Amino acid sequence: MAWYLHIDMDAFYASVEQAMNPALRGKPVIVGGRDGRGVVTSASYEARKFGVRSAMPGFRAKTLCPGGIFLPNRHKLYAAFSKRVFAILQRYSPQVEPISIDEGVVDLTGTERIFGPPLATADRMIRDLEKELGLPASAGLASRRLVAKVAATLAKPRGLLYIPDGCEQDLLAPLPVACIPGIGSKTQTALAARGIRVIGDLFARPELADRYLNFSGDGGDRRHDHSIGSETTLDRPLRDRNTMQRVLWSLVEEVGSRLRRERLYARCVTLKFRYANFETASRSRTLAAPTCFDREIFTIASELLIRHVAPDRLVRLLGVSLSGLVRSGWQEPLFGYERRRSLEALYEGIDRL
DNA sequence: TCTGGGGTCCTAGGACCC
DNA sequence: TCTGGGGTCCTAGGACCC
Repeated sequence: MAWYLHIDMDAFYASVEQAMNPALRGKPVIVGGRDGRGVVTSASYEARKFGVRSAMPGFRAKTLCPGGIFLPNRHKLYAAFSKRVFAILQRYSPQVEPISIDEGVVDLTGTERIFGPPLATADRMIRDLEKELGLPASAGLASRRLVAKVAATLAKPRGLLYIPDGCEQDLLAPLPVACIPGIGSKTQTALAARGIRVIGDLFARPELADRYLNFSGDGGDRRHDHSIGSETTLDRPLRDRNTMQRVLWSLVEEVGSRLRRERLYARCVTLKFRYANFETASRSRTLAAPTCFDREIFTIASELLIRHVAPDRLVRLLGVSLSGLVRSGWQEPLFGYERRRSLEALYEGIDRL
């Protein structure tokens, strides 16, 4: 019998801020969206009462919740708390798979002999998180990962929901299809057009159920291609190429230093751009040999910009991302290697400054 | 007072090769 | 002389998630 526990932290960023500063507890805390442009990344449950949701534009949150306490993102702090969260989860199982900064799946299969029934173990984990970190969490327990994930969402906030084997269909059938991860608003609309609104409707259509309800459920091997990117919305939309090149250079420096920090080389450079009307496009180029040099990355990104961004249109966002990442980049004639090593060493030195 | 930034995955067409 | 099929890489776009 397999046991999967899906743990999902409640309003993670806002909860971390409240844990760090007791004066914020019980208050409507809103992380992100403060500077007018930008969106809410996390809202405490007190703020959600006013209708504030993540991904909502900051000005809208401000209208809904004028008394909200708006805080800037402190990503490093949240990452540090995330580490501590996963360290607690790992006490109870060696098999912990992080899904995101605030979400993970713990395989509790076979832990009964040490820790007792999985449901009790799950309860202890949630208590540990609350007691040691001051962070609320919710969890779903089931024999299949997808079911555990849906259960965790249903359990929010501060809840634990166990869905026993055999009860899945009855429990899930009345829920909207949007509860299934991977079904967003577009797919929801498309399915509704075919009369499919709840998960039960999907069960009745085997060909669709196969596609959307991945019930085989042991997780398998989701290997990710891995990419490194950075993008920025400009202070205001502009046409000026010199300014764009400067922004591009700072984006390249950012992704380049992350690339070298991870000791990687990139084979593909992608330029992303968004016009003032929000129309978004990307252009990419694959290199003959992988690189880790800002200069090379910039040259390509810059050429893509000159060639593909319409000179007469206002641009509101620029982004650079690197993909096709590999461990070593020196597929070059031997004579190039020594020089390359010394340049890399120089770059790493500069990154440390 | 228009809509952030970090990603992953999937699809589909064309090039190119055998 | 219009003529198969499969595989892989590249490119672009879009849906989705946190």
